[in-house]
Amino acid sequence: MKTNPKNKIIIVDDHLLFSQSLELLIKSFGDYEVIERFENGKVFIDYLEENSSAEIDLILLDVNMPVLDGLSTMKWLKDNRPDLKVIALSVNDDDEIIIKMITNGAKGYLLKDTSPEIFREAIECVMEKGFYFTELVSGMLINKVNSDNKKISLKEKEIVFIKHACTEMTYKEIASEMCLSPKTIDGYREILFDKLEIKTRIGLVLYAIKHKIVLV
Amino acid sequence: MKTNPKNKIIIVDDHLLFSQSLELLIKSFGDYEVIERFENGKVFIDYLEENSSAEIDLILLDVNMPVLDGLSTMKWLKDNRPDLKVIALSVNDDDEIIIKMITNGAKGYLLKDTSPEIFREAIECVMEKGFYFTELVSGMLINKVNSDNKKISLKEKEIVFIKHACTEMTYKEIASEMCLSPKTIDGYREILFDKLEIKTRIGLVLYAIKHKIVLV
DNA sequence: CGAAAAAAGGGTATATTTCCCCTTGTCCAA
DNA sequence: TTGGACAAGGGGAAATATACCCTTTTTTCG
Repeated sequence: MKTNPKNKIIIVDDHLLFSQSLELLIKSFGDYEVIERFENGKVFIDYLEENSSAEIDLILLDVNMPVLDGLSTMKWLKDNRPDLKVIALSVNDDDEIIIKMITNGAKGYLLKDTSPEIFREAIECVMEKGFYFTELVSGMLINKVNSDNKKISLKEKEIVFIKHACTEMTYKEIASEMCLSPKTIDGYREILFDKLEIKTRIGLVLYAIKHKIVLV
Repeated sequence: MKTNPKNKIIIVDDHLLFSQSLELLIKSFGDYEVIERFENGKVFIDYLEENSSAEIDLILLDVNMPVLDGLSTMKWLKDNRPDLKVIALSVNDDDEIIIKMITNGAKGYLLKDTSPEIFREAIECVMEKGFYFTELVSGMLINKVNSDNKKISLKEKEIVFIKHACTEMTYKEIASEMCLSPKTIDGYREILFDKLEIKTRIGLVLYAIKHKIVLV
């Protein structure tokens, strides 16, 4: 006995002002209702685990969140609830993250400066056709398949080393900090310089910051 | 003959989804109405210049915007329309920018992960008392007046040098790039190491990035 | 099991960075 | 007019970082 034919939407976003406001906007569309709102991926997943049979038509997932971010949440969904449809929302148009969200199953990726009209169109498109990609995203996908053959994978120890390299410690100090011989550190450095196509420790620091291995 | 006693609010934010949604939220409060929305500081200022007698009770100003950002807009308002009340909205809690917004006349500074209840409280507080500061902001103001005695001033050439130092160039290469003797570069470096209390070029790079002398 | 990769470490040589102390000339204010 | 601040440039030495070519041990996997 269905008394409510509206599509059920969940919002996951740490910006409470945005989250609550967006609910009003969605409500104003008429055909949708926001059944839950969560302020990070963790509480959302907790909810899903306790309500595995809840009827959910669409999830609006913010990318930048504390505790458990959009990407991690997306990965969890891919593994545990691939049936759920997700549109990722974000303020940034960083290539990497967009690609990752989509390869992890997001059905759409919208920037927050999207107009409400496009937003509605995207929601409807995902509900009907199963996906919605703007030109920005499509173009990005095409660019990537052409140039993303060589993906750089860093090992755990290399990442630890990089973090230390982004301080004023000398390699010798880093070695003793990591309980390794300076020569081993030397090896890490050489491998990384080669992998990342850089020539100096400065380059390493810039790489680390650009790829958010270290935060400033 | 005032037929509408509601407080008139203007929203300036490039995130259209947020902007339009927020309007609905504010409307739901009952006592307020959003009379205009703008997507950056420039179009907002254009509006003010053409409608100098418009009745405006409160402005909600986003900090991070393209074209003309929140801080620049705030500075313009300080010089041209100090009568207008502004609450700054932002996702980031970067000390510097908060201080600058407030010293340029913002009556409040709210993070976008504020709850709607606090948001409403802030609006009402600004309308009545003229200002609203969260603990975060108050604490920041206090910290600043205590620690901001020694402000570091960098000369133009030093800044140019720092930018070059944030690349994989050697000092020798930087010297020829800047048409100076390597020894002069050596001098800049030593002065900066001293001024910034750092010991290595890595420290210089980290400083530059943290203080946005170079962008990543 | 056995080969191949990966991890850890070594030797040596060169280049770069860091540090300390120095000279010269200019400009400006006491 | 003297003295101080400052910009530009420099010598030389020690510490660090980089490059290249090695060996040994451990892990991984067909």
